[in-house]
Amino acid sequence: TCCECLHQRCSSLAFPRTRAPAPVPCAADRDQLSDQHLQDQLSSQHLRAKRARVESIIQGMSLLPTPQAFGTSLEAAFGHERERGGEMPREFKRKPRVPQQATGAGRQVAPMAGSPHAEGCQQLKEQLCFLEQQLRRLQEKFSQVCDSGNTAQTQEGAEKVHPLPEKPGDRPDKDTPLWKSGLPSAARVLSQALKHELAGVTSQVVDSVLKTVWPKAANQLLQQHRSLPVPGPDVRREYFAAGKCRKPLAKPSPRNAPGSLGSPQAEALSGASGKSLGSHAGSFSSKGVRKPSQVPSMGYSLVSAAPVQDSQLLSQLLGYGQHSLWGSSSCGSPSALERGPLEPLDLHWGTVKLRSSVVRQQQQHPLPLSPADMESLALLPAGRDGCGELQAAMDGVPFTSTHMQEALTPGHLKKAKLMFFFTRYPSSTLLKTYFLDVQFSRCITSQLIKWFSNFREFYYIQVEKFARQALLEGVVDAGTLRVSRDSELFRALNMHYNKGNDFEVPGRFLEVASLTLQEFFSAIRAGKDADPSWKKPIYKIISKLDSNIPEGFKAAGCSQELLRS
DNA sequence: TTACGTCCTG
DNA sequence: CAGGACGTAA
Repeated sequence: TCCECLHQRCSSLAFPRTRAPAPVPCAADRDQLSDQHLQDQLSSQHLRAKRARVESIIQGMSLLPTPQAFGTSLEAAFGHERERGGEMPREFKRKPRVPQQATGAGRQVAPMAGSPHAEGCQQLKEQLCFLEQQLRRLQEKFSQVCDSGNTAQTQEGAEKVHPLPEKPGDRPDKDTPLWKSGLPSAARVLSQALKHELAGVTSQVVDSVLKTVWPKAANQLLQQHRSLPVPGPDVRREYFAAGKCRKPLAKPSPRNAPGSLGSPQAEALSGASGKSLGSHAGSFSSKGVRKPSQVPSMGYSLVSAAPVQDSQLLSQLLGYGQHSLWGSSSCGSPSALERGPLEPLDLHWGTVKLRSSVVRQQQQHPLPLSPADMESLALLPAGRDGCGELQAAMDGVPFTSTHMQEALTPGHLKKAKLMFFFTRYPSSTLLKTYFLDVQFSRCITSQLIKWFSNFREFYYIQVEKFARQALLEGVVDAGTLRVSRDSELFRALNMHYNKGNDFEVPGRFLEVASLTLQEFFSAIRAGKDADPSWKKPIYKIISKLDSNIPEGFKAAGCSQELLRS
């Protein structure tokens, strides 16, 4: 469960072949590295087994890439591997990868914007795209292997009773000996070729990255990383030049510009505290309960470039992922329910970032986003912090988009509005903890505060309006004034803060609104509105009714996801 | 001063 | 929703 352990596991598994002893570590990193080495030793056996499975999974995937055949090929791959006794060919063990990889500082090579040569960048970009695809497949497979691995772990004690990890029913190919016997030899040939291909591409890309970026940026970044979490001026310039510095609420622009890589700040943060902001498991993939007539006004995609085939492959994996993620209210893919017990840990780091694209592809199960859902999000393990390498790679490609924002986006606005259902008077510190993907500045802070001020203004105006209306309608008992989900006041408020109705307004908000309405009603009836500051006492009351905001709102990417729903 | 909030306006 | 004026508390 500890991040370090996960880190080790991830880094080892993510690059089963390309990983090698860190070459010529700088003095500062030596301790770290030896630690890692030690841990590697300790878990080498387990890792080897997993590594072997990853290998074979890749083979199986390449052999039978269609989703239908995927499951069987996976099983076949496992079976195959067992037949081979887990002995892995060594000839693909590659030499030094990016040195920082082992230190968890792999992100430092991410800002390829540091390369001044556009041509090289373009080339690099393409290569990275390809590598990214490979990585994604690896991630998918890894989360699966992780799953089975953990299952195996938890059953270690019971393994004497069940010596065979696989359940009999899970092997559709069990009764097809012909096919099965024919596979290994063919598979071996194919696997050799595929491994060679993959390894070659990987190393090629790594080499390019190193060649292009390393000499200039890497050294510099390395120093900065050790001294100050402040990006150098040139890096900063590139960073901004990549189009990340746009006017708040300006016309939304695709935020996946090739240059918009992991922000230096995020790097520093994740590097220093081990807390990756970019990998929280929050995914607001809900399509909501929007009425058919309502059409999303801003359909621009953040992940539209996601390859279809990946999504197809992923859909199988994500089926139960969704189910687990969204708890009772979810409706993951039907086949998912029989997948058996699943440890939540296994799902997320690899799939979360891709889930949105899959959900977009599928979009057959609208998921109303209720507060309970948000709470269930909160129960998810925090970001897959440790997986520095993959995360860095993922952050470096156009498909992923979880970076620090230096401007508030429409997505943030929407999120803020939903947060208003829980808190009317958020402090700046609270806001900072709930907009983790925002780089707070004085300007940003005051803008957020201004937003909530505007929200309050609208809220109080509406309530006052309805209070006066109730008074005119002859309501006598303030206690009878209640805001229900079908009252006009609620409709007005919901329209304002929850346009599209894709969030289930918490009941607590109804109580607060009811109380506000009653207070206004009583005050007006008592003629207090003659006093210029008659609302102040009411404000004071309401300001004490803030409730806790579900942790799910902290999830990175939630702002972006919200925008889409 | 700074930070935060309200009120008013467009 | 943003900008600005203004009040108030640290």
